[in-house]
Amino acid sequence: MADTVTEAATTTPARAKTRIQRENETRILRAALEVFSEKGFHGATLDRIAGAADMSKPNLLYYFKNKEEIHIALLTDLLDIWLAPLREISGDGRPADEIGSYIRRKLDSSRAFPRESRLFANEILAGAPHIGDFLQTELKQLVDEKAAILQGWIDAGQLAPCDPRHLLFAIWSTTQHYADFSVQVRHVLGLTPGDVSYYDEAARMLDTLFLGRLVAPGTEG
Amino acid sequence: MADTVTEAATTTPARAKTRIQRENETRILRAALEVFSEKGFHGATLDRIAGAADMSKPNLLYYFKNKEEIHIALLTDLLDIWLAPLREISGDGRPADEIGSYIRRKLDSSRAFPRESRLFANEILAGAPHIGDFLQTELKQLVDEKAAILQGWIDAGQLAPCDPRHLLFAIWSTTQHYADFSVQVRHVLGLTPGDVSYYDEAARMLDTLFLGRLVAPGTEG
DNA sequence: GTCTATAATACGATAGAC
DNA sequence: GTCTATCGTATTATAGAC
Repeated sequence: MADTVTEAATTTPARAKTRIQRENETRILRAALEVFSEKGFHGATLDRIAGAADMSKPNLLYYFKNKEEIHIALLTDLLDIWLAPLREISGDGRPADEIGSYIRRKLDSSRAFPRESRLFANEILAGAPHIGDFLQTELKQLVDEKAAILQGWIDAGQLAPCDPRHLLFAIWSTTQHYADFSVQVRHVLGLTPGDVSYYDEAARMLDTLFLGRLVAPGTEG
Repeated sequence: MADTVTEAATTTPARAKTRIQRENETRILRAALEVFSEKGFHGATLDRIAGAADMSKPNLLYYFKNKEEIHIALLTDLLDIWLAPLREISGDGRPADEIGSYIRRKLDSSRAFPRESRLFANEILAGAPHIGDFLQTELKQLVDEKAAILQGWIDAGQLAPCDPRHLLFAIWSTTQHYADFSVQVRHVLGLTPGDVSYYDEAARMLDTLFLGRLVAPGTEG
């Protein structure tokens, strides 16, 4: 609550980091991501993070001044991962190609970075105390920009009339669901804990939904 | 972790409750829902819940023996709300009607019970420690049952070929997104904190996506 | 940079008067 | 049933030796 990611980024001292510093910070962040994404900010303890990083708690606090700073560092890294797929949408391509590849990128991102996705979900659910500014400025701006591209396709009759920002919401929610709600997905499908074999079928589903047509014509009533 | 909602339900003593008992339990549960859904299980404190219930902490613990019991009570109530829209899907109706009204019910549920939705999301994100059994048994069974109905429509050529369970995932994620990620939705749309005026546009988007066709024919590449 | 020891506090839960 | 007082513990963070 005290800091936001954008403020924190400018607080970093300008001193160059040694190899061992970078290695230890990486170890800490990797461990912290594991714990935060599984337990949430308040459910995570420094003890557990230190244990996962194979490091003493005071030593961990030598690298990050407190728990919140670790959390903010993770969120900062996260935002790039989160934005990357969206940035790539281009107005030069055809709607089906651009939307299809965006969905693929987002789904790949869920598969590759499920912990990051859950960390993000936890942060939003908590009211976005650290990334509220980011959402209102950087993300909003990028969404407006990409929504304009989608709107262009709508105006050209290539896309069904809709609020393009809500189309983005639909893509975000369906793709992130497979990372954030993976436990539910697995339980419902009857899969074992580590199994992520559902992603192929997920990709087919989303292709049908966003690029094809779900309900056959003539049966809509 | 210690108990699950199904076990807890059978632990309740058979003594009849007085009016003041029911009132106080209701006050506590209402306050706890507010706090748990906003802060998560570990972020919520008994102090805060007691404060929100306008009650002393020991008095609160007179009605619920510990923090976890309050949480489990909330989850138990929640599951009925969560399942109700799904139960109503009938094989007698037409695909577009049944799917369309299911989406409407789920979206209405997000609008009417955003705190319950966030409580559920928090629980799943945390690995479903209390409702894992429910997901694997009761929910899975209901999903299998409704998926069979959808599969029937697919076999009849009324619905595009897909794994019907993933179709349900898509409906869950898109509709729940408007409750669970409401902060992000509002920030991106430039709305003020309490504003939920986006639900009408959301309904139109989901109708287009699930019942219509997003990408115009002839432009898919 | 890393450790042991410990301070400081927040929090869940209980004791016991009324 | 409700309260004040408080216990016990978990947890964040620091002090200070090495």
